[in-house]
Amino acid sequence: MVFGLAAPRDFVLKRDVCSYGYFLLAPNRWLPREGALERVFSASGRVVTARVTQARRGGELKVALSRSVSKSERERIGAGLSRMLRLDEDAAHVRAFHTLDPRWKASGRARLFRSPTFFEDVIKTVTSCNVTWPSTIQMNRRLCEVVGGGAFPSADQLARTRVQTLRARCRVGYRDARIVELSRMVARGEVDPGWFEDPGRSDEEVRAALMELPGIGPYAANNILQLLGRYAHIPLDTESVRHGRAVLGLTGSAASVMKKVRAHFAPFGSQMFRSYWFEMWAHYEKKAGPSWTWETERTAKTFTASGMK
DNA sequence: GGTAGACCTGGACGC
DNA sequence: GCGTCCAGGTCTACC
Repeated sequence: MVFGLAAPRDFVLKRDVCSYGYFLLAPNRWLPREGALERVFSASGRVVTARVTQARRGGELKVALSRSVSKSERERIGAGLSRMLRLDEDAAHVRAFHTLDPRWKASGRARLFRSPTFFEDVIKTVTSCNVTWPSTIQMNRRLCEVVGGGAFPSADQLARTRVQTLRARCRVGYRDARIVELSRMVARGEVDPGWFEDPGRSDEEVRAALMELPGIGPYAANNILQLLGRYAHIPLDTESVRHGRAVLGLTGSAASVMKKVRAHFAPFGSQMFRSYWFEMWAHYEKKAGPSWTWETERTAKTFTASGMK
């Protein structure tokens, strides 16, 4: 079963998929040789794999499903892929970023890969806190295998999962209770993804609400903001400190380097995160080659703050 | 408002 | 093969 998805005229699949680490996390799979993105979805209780390819820049995306699904399921998968690839960020939106930071005009870098749902972005962010990258890869792989049956688990599925199961089988450590509680809040409707996705709300309003969620601190809240398309905050972590020291030549304690990194990127205002991120990404690519050649297992061995020094 | 220490996992290292 | 150390944000208690 094959269907098409219209892409913005500047859209390049390999560049725009391989723009943020989540493209390496289950149930996503980037195939470097084929230049294709594979993603497992759940449809009517069964898994289905979507394979996305693009023949030329700006051309329609071809989505091949591993089995047939209903029209409504196909539309849901299409909407999920559109969110992941930020197809709503058109060429004019990209130009606005490049006007503020022309360094990325030549490469066209602007879109940042994300998940098909707000819920998955939140859980993925929790699995990236206080762990090295290989553990984040493992946690997402096991959440999909153990709870989601191959796909990323829904809020309902995770809400019904025992805390002990998450710890013992998914190896999420002390994040177990936080993940279950978060999932229950979404499953019960206490946390409404639509509220967070509403562009009418201010950054500060959304950030404050995120900080109320279990397992979400300043770093995670700022990261979820960028995943929501709000780029005026930087999730400062040990990577920021490494980048500040190694690339920007900043000195001092970790806390003072973080403050200096924030001040360094402040002139980019509403686009601060993207300027920061693509600068770091360029540094990774300098070390490890173009991101669309990366394979999950290789990044698991090299992508840590200490490993990228 | 700022800070110390606990929370888990997995990899690196020394023996 | 075993023990120890370390990296990595959030949360709570305390000053």
